[in-house]
Amino acid sequence: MEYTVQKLAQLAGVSARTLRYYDEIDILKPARINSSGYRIYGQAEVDRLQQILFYRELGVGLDSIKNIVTAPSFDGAKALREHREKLLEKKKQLDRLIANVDKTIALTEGRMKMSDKEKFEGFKRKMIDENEEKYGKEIREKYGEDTVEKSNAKVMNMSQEDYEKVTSLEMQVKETLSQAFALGDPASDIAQKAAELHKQWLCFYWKEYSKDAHAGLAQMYVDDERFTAYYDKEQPGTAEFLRDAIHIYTGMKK
Amino acid sequence: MEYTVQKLAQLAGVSARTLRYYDEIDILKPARINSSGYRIYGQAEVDRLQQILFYRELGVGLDSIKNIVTAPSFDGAKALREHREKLLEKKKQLDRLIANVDKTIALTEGRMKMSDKEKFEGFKRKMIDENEEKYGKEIREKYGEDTVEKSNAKVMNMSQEDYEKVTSLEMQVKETLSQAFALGDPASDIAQKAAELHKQWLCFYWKEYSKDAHAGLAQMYVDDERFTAYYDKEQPGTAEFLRDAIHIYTGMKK
DNA sequence: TTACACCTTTACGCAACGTGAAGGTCAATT
DNA sequence: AATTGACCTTCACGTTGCGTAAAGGTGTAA
Repeated sequence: MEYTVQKLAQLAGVSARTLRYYDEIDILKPARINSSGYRIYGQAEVDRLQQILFYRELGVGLDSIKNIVTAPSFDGAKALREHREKLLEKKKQLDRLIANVDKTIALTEGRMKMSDKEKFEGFKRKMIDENEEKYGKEIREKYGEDTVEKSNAKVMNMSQEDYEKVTSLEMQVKETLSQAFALGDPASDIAQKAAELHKQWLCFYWKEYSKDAHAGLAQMYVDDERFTAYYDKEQPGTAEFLRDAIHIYTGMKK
Repeated sequence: MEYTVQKLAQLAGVSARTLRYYDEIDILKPARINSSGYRIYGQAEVDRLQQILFYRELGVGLDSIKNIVTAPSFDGAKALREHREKLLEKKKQLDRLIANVDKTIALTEGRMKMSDKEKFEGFKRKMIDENEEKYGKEIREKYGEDTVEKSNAKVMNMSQEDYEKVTSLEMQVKETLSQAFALGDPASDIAQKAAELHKQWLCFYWKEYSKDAHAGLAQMYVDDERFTAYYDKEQPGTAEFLRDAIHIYTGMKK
């Protein structure tokens, strides 16, 4: 049986373009070219195409397929095992992705008005991400794997009321902090109250509170421009002031 | 704080090219361009980039991200839910892929010499695939879902000895068939012996044997050029002859 | 012969950048 | 002042696996 591109394409369920492409990249050459320049495929080509399509369905790249089908001595099994590893890696990544998307969706679902939502989301994300990135390792080492997971889960599971509470707390922190900053003394009662409020606010995000972590976070407010910007928005120097207050509050500095 | 491309790139952990690209596709424009044509980014751009990168990490396409970050009223949650669906679809497909690759690997592992292996693999795959494709639905309807699964599993679990037996049987079928074909009578004893041997051979692939299925497969040998080619390789007409013999053997035709 | 379905090659488009190339700018050093 | 080296700029091609015209030749039935 001999086939033209279209015929073979139909037989195999691929497009004619695909066959021309396979010809182009030397993965499947026609048996011969007739006098008009038409590609003519024979039985051997049909079989080979089947093989190609089989590997293609397994998600193997045409490059690897080329090796498998052109070199008869090529270790196809090994190639497949390597391919399998890649697939597993992809799967793991995909699973993580889905978990994250789920988290984010859970976060945004049935909760708050659009305007606040954006801010809230972004901030919580930032919190978790930053916290993870910067202190994740230490925290994991100190408190174990699942503490961190629980902490993240805690943020993600905040309810509407929690959100309102945390938002209110956030404002209180800012207000108290602003008043304290005006006085200029991070050891003052009002500055310590700001630190205390900050701790309460923080406890909405962290399952386990520790003075070390609190102090570390405070330092981060100064070290990371994005946080600094957030606290310094109204009064430059506020982030540093808050850090000092918290360091005193946590007893890290006197 | 103001940043040039490189600075912002470093801060955010992306390449400068990426930032230029984001500028190009109107996803993140610099706050301003200085007198030398340099891109200058500000705090707002940093925040926006964070958002972009967040969605990017979730695997959202830049196109969708554009909608999310440029239109403030755009329903990001809905976009995420849709995205989630896509991810789940991908995951399902990936899982199927991995399962298939696993099957194929299991098939090739620790079994036989290279040269034969190729043939064997290809043929088994063909068997299963073709059988699935052509008779899968009917068989499933008749014998239920798990019969088919068991059958496939059976092929996949063939041992070395099984392989030798099946290979030997395959040769016996071919030989007997060739002798029978020379006589020309599909009802002859020797032709019926070929059909019987073919049945035995088949039983290595099918968990449940049925005359109907056997007869159906025989017909397929004639209908499908690839199988026809296999049987007709030495003597054209052999496939048809085998079908007739099997139809008589199974009592489908007298 | 004329229509119509096929075939051919050439070449741009897709996603999200990586990677030069060619040339201007800035700050520090000689 | 000139040079160096590290920045910056705008093209523009390469990546994967084809889809999709465009422009033109071929085969065959009416």
